[in-house]
Amino acid sequence: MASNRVTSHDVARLAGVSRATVSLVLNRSESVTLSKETRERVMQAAAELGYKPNSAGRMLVSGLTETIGLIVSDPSILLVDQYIPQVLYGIEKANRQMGFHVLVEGLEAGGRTRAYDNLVESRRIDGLIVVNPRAGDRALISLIEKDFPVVLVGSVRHPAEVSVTFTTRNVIGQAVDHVVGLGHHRIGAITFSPRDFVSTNARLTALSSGLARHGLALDEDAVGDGNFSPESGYRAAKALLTRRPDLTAIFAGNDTIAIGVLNAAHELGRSVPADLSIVGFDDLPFARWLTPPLTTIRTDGVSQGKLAAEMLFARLHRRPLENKRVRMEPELVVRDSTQTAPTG
Amino acid sequence: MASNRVTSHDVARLAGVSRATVSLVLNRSESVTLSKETRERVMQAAAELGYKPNSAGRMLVSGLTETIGLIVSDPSILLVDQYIPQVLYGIEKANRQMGFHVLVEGLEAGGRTRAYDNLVESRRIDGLIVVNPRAGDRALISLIEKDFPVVLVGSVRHPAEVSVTFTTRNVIGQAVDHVVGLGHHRIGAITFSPRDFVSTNARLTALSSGLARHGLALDEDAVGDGNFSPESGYRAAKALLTRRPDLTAIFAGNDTIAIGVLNAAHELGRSVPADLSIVGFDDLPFARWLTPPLTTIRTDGVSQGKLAAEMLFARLHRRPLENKRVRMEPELVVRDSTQTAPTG
DNA sequence: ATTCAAAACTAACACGTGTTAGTAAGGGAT
DNA sequence: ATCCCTTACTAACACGTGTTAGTTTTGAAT
Repeated sequence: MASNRVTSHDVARLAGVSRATVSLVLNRSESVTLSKETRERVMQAAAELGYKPNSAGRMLVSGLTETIGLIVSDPSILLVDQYIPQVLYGIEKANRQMGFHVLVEGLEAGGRTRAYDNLVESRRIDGLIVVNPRAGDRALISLIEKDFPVVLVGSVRHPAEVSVTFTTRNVIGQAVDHVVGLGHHRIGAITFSPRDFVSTNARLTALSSGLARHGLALDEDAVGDGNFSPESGYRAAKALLTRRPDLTAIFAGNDTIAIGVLNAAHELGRSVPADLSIVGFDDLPFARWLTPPLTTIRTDGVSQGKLAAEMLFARLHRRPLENKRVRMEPELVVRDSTQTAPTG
Repeated sequence: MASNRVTSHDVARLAGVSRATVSLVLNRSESVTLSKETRERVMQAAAELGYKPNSAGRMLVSGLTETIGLIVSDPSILLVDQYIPQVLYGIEKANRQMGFHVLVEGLEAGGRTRAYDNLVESRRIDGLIVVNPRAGDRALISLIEKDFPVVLVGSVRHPAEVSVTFTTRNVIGQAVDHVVGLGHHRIGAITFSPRDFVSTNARLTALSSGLARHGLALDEDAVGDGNFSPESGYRAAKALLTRRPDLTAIFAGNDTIAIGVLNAAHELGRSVPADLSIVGFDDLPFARWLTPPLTTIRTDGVSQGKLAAEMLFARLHRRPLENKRVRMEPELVVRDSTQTAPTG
């Protein structure tokens, strides 16, 4: 274990050159001219010894870690919702292709904000991606204002933020057109998170203004609050459908919540989609396999993660960003959970 | 960004002591005696400047990184199955509590095995957790044989491995008793992965011997091969139920596959559980919300991850392991997807 | 033979930390 | 006065790397 630690010194000795030469050869430095045969002798020696530069030594002198931090707010969401893993995959893959490493850290709700300092101040990472940032996160905002390379998957609505989000106005408008076109006019919603989440807020606003275009309103008592898990969606939907039995369609905050809504409807003896139409959000892998297959709005978490990573690389290489706030356009996917409104 | 880099030298100057003293105070070294007031003066200076030791410097001299590597085989499974995120959460949380960091790396199937070397040889990590290791992974086995601190979430069936897995014989036996007790005797299975996965192999073997206890056999043509996604389960189940329409119960390799089986049954006009009983595996969060709620076998991914992390810490601290191969006992959860076998 | 320029390489520093060997001061005992 | 032991601290090394300023060698031109 501690046995095979080969240093550039060993390579130098085997190749019969100085340690400096080894470093120059291996880092392909063009500013200094080296003979072809010396280059080859060094490469050969390095290969023979299986030399891998010690990252700590390298980090110390270069100041670069080739590592990014990935902070996940409320990591327990990982347990119930399948969206974040998609983002994670996109981020990890992009980093792998760039030869970068990913340091994952969970930021428990209400936990210490030292997570940022520990990573940033101790120079463990070159940049940071924050998934699901909370709008009120002071430590994060301070980092953004210091111009540390941060990219958000989500938004804190700060003028200087660099972020990847989804536009919702357009696609939710389309979804509303679709549902209203089926004859529904008493429409409710279940959120997937507290209202102070930027995306939940945006989805509700888009829903409201979409309905307004048809002369309809989103009544406050037609909105129930979910909290990430299927169970929370179930409870909120049961309360909502009891309070407002006249509703014929429900927009779920996301697909995970939609599972709960589906169950609540069944339990109240309302069949989907005959008695109640449901629209999800995200188009997670299971959405098309629900009974009935879910009409939903497809966001592409993998691309979102990949894009966030690429934007971070651009910042790290001091390449200018054409757009500091990229907004992806989701797509309405109509399946069987939405159908003509029941008559009467 | 490069502005606020405070070194121990700065702290020393402000406190009016040498850099060595700063290091001794901050690392609570007991071997050297320091006056109470010097200690306080240094602590105060460090706090005032917001000093955070540079991790690279520390790593270089101590040889320790306070970081573990987390390698996920076939990371694309993250996209379709919700089990790995549970494990990930458990691992990350345990590390956070120990003040450790987690470096996540995906190991694409058939990809270069350099992933291990890059992390291990470059001394970026102190230890490694591998999730879903492939039995034939030479690079991994070589690491285990070198006695590098590795803990597996899964198994490669190597005598020297340290791993956390689940026993299946017992609980699958119970599940078989349950299903056979309901009058089923033509029983099939859909795997969740290729057969050379250790856990898939184990589950099939346990199923076979469970059936044998009741004088039943698991026919080879009663087994279909899934491949992680709901879709693969759907396709395999459709083929299986077409080939063997006499089957009245199916053991799905896991809950994700069970979703596909459920859909295949519906599409073939067989209602669940009246015409076909289904047993899942894992008890993922959505399992109880399927239609019908899924009878399944509860494994606890979070605990599995947590345990793996704790075993790795034990190795890193050279504490002896009471048990190198921990096997957790899953639990049968009976819901509505299993019911009395149809008559005739 | 001498000069000069390019080519090929290396000595030496810097990065920031943890730790060991060693120095200086204080004070009590002989 | 000398010795010695404890207390309080620091000088100096080591970790392994990237890079710059500088040195030696080569080879051709004068």
